[in-house]
Amino acid sequence: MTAGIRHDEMRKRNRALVIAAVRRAGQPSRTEIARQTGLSHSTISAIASDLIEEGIMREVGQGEAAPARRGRPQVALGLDPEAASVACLHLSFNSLSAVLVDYRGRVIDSRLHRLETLRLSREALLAAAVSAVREISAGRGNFLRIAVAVQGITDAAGSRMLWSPITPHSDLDFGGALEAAFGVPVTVQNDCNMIAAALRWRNPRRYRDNFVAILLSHGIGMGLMLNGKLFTGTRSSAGEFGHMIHRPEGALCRCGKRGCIEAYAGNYAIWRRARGRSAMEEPVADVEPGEMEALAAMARQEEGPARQAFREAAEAIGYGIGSLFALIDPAPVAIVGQGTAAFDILEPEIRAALARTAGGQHADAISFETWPDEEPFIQHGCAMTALSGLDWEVFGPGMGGRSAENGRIVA
Amino acid sequence: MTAGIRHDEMRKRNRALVIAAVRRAGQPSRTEIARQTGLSHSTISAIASDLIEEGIMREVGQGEAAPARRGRPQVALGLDPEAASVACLHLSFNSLSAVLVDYRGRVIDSRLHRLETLRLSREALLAAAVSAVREISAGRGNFLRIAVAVQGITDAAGSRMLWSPITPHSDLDFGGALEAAFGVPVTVQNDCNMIAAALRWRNPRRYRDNFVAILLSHGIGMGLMLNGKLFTGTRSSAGEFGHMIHRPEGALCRCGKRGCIEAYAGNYAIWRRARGRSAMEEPVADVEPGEMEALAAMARQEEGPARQAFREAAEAIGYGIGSLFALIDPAPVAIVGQGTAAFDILEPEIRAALARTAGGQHADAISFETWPDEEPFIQHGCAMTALSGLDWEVFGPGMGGRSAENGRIVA
DNA sequence: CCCATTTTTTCGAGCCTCGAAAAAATAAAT
DNA sequence: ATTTATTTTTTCGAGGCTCGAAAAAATGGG
Repeated sequence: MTAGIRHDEMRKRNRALVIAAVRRAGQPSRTEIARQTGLSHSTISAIASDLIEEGIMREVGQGEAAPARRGRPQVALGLDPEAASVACLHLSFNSLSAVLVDYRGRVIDSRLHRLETLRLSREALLAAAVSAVREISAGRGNFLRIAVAVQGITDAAGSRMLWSPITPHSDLDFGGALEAAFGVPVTVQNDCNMIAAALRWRNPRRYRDNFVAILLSHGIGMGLMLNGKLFTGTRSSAGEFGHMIHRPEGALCRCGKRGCIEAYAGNYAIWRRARGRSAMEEPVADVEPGEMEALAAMARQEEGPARQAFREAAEAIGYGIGSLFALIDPAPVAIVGQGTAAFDILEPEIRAALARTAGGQHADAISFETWPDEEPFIQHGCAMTALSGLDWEVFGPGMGGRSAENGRIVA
Repeated sequence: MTAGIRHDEMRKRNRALVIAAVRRAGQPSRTEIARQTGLSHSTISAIASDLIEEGIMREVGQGEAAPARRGRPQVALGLDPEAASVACLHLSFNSLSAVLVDYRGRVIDSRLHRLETLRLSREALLAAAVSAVREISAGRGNFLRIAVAVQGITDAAGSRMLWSPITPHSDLDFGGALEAAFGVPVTVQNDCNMIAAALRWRNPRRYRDNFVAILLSHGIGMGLMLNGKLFTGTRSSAGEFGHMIHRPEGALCRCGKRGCIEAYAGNYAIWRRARGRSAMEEPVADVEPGEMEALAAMARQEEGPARQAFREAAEAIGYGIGSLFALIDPAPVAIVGQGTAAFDILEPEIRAALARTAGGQHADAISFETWPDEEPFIQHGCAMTALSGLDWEVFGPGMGGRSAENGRIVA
């Protein structure tokens, strides 16, 4: 049985709503916020004055380009950048990036660490994460939350990395380690989910309640937005599009199973096929982007194993999207990652395969949007997720009322 | 931007919550309701007295088995069965069932109509639905809502049947036709979603926020509960598990595409394979249950085409569940329908295939529950969905406040 | 017949949102 | 320079809602 709605919860939600509206709009007036949220002017006025008094928000002059209209000019509101900050980590193959973001969502500082993830011990990986956060946050006062994006499967609670291709170790408790070290809440999420979060943030018109973000890279990942919320499974992050079965008993996948989509469409799979290796050959750990470019060039030029490799990759993706649509039917598809560099070769075949599925009935009505670089999306999504969490948990309760002590800012 | 939460909405939700709690519990006391909903005793008392005054609820004596404890005895509350009623239709191959249900959720009357769905014109199908409702509701006062379950794809708005295997016509506006005829809200939904709704209602401990209900019958259907809500896609009901691709370019499916799971696991597919027909042969419209029983018996007895047919069916289902779990990872699986009669043959093969997928990592931890007859589930799910809709839309607003006129019962 | 116990109602306090009206702040008109 | 029109923001009172505490109700046990 769902729990009843209580009175204080209402304020909490509306406060978070106002904060989110301000972060999204940048420097909106109170009137603007009222229109965005559907709340009355009086309510906005009340909440805004609370937030200002608490030091979360402030008035920031006359707004960007005051259009010199008649009437009392709007006064622009902005989040106080120093109200808090959050640290974002992104762990992927041989790389760990750290970013510190202020309360408005602007990057304060960022660092990129190279490390040999495959060789590092379990403890060394956890330690690397801790020290990356320590370094980026050093001497910078109160950061109140950490968000970690990892290439791999996380648990549904958002605290552990259950499995990842970048390390032989499994079940790494990044959440626990970071929380112990810094005493702030930590979330650990799949990197593709962060891409989806970023898409929604950047273009809510197109990417709103239901859509998929597919990452084409060494492996194949997916972030799924359903009913306006990032989908995660019961036990794990799920969304393992790359490990849906394309051909039963088919090519060997990095995950150890056979016939996964990734075993045809991941960079390693394309490389393996184009180089004439056996589909049962153990996948290589990494393929240089330059190498993939070369294969794509070859495929563009003439019929041959390279072209065939891309064709089979596209077929796997197309059928996969078809199956996905049969199940889920989310309208727009965003495709991100290094693999999009060859999207000109892939797209016709993807569409052809899709058209052969029940899920792809209106294959030509489906539009793909592509971006080659996933990094900015992951970082952005991570930051926004962390800040939204802050809005709700820390700044939601406010200072009045019984839950005051939660909301106190240590500054 | 999400809309802000308003004040009247809070009451509306809590009212609906109380009504739902009463319908679920049967005859709870106010104290019981308070515990279930998490609301305070005072709130429950206030809401209950409103509901009683409005004639939606009533006190019904001392509860079922008053345990004769010390203290003031509880007074049991029950929904007034005559507060409203809803009509439920279920349209499937050659059959149309109609049920009238009272506000408590008890069946008042039910009828079963035989009709040749494949031959009926579009207008005749719509007319059949209208007259079935007219007949069952005749002289029975105010029924306030109609819920239709159909075997086939519906639109996301829940008003039209976009496609169905039971008729050559597409895009049938049952919602419009029934609404025009009776002037009450109508919802049209996929029958498998209704199965899922019923499972949640009957056993919320097991079937709560995330699970799948799979229907094995002439075709293969699925109902998906995600985050405690029935999943429907953006444009259609989605959930077409049977039309995920099992083998690209594989067997011919009823939907016209090739290689769908259904083209291996539907009754027609098993029959086709067992009888040694080509996998490209046009599917038959129906297979008698007796015939399927005979094939199952044959398969149990000896190696041969029948056993092979069931083996291939199980493989398709197993790989399909594997792909589904890779994406969605919902823990419990319920399997319903005539196809479960052969589940003893299917299960080992399903598990074996599932174990060969990444999604089925913990294949042996996954438990299946089966029921041969889907009808009661569909009916029950339909009724509960309709009643919940009523609770919210009609009885939610109450009589006080600005939205009073919506809530008036015509009785 | 009184006490212990449990359920239900009542009552006042404290929030919250809202609409209307007032106040504030400016551009345009005179 | 002053007035008027216009737009934004604040103020204020009304009306709701939930909650906790206390009171009232209803019964079994001693």
